[in-house]
Amino acid sequence: MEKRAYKDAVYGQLADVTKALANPRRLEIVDLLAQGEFAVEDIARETGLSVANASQHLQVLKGVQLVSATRDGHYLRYRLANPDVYAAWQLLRTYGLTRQASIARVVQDFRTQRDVLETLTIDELLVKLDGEGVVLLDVRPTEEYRQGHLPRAVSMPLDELLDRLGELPRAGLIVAYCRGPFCVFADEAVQQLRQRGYPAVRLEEGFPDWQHRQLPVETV
Amino acid sequence: MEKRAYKDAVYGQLADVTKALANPRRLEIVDLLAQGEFAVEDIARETGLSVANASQHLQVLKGVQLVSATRDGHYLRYRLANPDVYAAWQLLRTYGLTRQASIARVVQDFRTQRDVLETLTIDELLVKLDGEGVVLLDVRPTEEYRQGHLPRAVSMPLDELLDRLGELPRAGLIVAYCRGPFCVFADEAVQQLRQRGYPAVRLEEGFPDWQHRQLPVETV
DNA sequence: CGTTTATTCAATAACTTTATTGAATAATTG
DNA sequence: CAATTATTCAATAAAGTTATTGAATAAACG
Repeated sequence: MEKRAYKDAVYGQLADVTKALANPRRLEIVDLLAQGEFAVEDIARETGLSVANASQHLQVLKGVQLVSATRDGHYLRYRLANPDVYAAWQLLRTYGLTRQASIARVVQDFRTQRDVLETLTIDELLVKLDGEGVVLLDVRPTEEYRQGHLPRAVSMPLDELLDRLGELPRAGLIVAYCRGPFCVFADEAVQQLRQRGYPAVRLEEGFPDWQHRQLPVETV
Repeated sequence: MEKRAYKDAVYGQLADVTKALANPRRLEIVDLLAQGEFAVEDIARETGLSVANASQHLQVLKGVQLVSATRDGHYLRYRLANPDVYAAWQLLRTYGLTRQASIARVVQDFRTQRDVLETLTIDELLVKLDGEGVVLLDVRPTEEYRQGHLPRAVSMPLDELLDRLGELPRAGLIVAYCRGPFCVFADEAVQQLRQRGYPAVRLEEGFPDWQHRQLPVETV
């Protein structure tokens, strides 16, 4: 094989993998699949895509082994093919937030509108968890909490929050977390809690970041 | 800002960064720029692109801050914008080689044709360097050796190799390295040396991987 | 200060990617 | 085994990407 043909083959195939990731919808799907397993119709609903379109995107990701699927009754459950895929997404995400001012600004603006001024990183949370008076709030959908959550976290999906305020302390600190830095569940939870005088902040990262760091995980 | 618009903005901008990388030529350029700084015409020559086309690709990479450039006399010297860019390329490369059987096969076939059967990783090289009788051969162009190379490595660009065989030992081990796993300089050097009875193997990784691991680097 | 020269721009045609339909498929379950 | 149902396929139009040309630009240097 000639040198040029060799390089074309190698860089071409690597570009194929990269191309599978180079689409806003597919990045959103990867970010979602970091939470666990989802059927095509769940993915379609969560991302606002049609089922056929979501399926098409999943085929592209599957074609380069970024996701895999197994059948479960009537459903095909899709998941990230391996932890490297999450590492790649995390690297891209960090790159965007630290090196692309425009992305950091969009996130900042969104949170400022909701008075989410302060956030906690996982490292900062770990220090606070040593003390008392921290309540961890998992505001993702129940099914995602069920597939895995932070130790001692209380499951309180966003649509239940206002009905269950009684369970929350008015002193101390409430730390809400969700899927990751671009997930809005925690932002909205913090907004609603702070408006009602509860001491709430959001965790900057999400459950998959906790898991990826090999920190202890509870399943129901 | 509405939730959907927010997500579209965030994932869209991250996809823009990914799209800049999602092209065989631009990946090849990133792989090349990992060696150091290059003018547009050098990049065009090394990749077989026209100067205008290389410039266009560089604009795309520059547009998302993956590369940067400064003027040096008549030339604009391009380089990777920061070490994260190399980390991303390295992750993609490793993913391709370990998870995409087709890429590993292309590399394997190319090397088998050249009787490059055995390779050494950096970790394996570090062990061998403790002992005696290992000659390190940098077979990249002189200018890249000049910008940085492994300690005690001898510069012997491929086109000088056959004229300078006298400088090499017939016993012990010759370890040839170049730009990285997809660079063919070391494969060709090993082929030529072994055909003439010299005990040569190639280093699996390249100079940028050594550098990225914070191992000591010499500059002339 | 005009000439040289590396780089970029602009226009274009070929090709690829995308979302949208509505129909087809294939596995499950009663 | 037939009905159900989640998923995929196929066709299509719109939008985006790419390499090629040849001209334009802008910085450097004598």
